[in-house]
Amino acid sequence: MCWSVMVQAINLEKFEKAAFILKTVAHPMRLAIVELLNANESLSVNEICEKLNSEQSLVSHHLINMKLKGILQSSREGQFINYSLKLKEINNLLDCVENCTCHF
Amino acid sequence: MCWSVMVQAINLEKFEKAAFILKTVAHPMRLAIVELLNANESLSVNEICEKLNSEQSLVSHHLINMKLKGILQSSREGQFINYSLKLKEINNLLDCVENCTCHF
DNA sequence: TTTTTATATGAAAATATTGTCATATATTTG
DNA sequence: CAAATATATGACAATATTTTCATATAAAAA
Repeated sequence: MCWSVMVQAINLEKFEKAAFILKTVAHPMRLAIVELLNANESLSVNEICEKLNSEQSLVSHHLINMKLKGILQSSREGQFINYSLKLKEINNLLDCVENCTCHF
Repeated sequence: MCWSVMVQAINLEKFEKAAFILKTVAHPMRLAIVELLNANESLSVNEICEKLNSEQSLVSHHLINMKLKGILQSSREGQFINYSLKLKEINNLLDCVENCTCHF
């Protein structure tokens, strides 16, 4: 390959982390959960289910997903497990998207 | 149903638009394209392919996808088709994510 | 007008995400 | 301890996204 004329290629790896976070959050129910936990400091799984009017199992899957990916954290309080935002910066992101959506 | 004690359910529809945009952008190659078009005003498909070191067909699919969803726009200039950012606000979004990723 | 270059398209395969269901585990209560 | 409540888990089906490949179209050049 002739390196002298090769265009400096952009490294996609650089964008993998960002895409990873965006993907984790790019889902209506997960966005709603983030907003709930932004407004509420911490909520139990059932409280979230009720507020979202959704099945326990599905909500649980989403919560655990976001926890694994570092966006949420949880702590047991007796019978209950309370989830809260770990990556608070995620909120700025939501504000940004809302700025975008208004153009549609 | 007893409305008096019902928890006010959050409407997931509210989050569908935001999720839609986030999903469109939540992919390493598409993020890279957005960054390229932020730095370059407009680029032809081949220029993008070279900079990303990726196949024409794949890049084209992604470009068209983002165009359909209102994030990019394109215009023909003879043989070439130049793509540019339509939804400029998408950049704020990238900045936000970068803020988030540094915690990982 | 044939060839070359640039881009798009569409089908199909590969892969990943989402939702559902049945069930497991842990805690509290009776 | 048995029953009830809260949550997690795992397999599977349903669905969506991503990639590849072959080919089509359009413009420019020979």
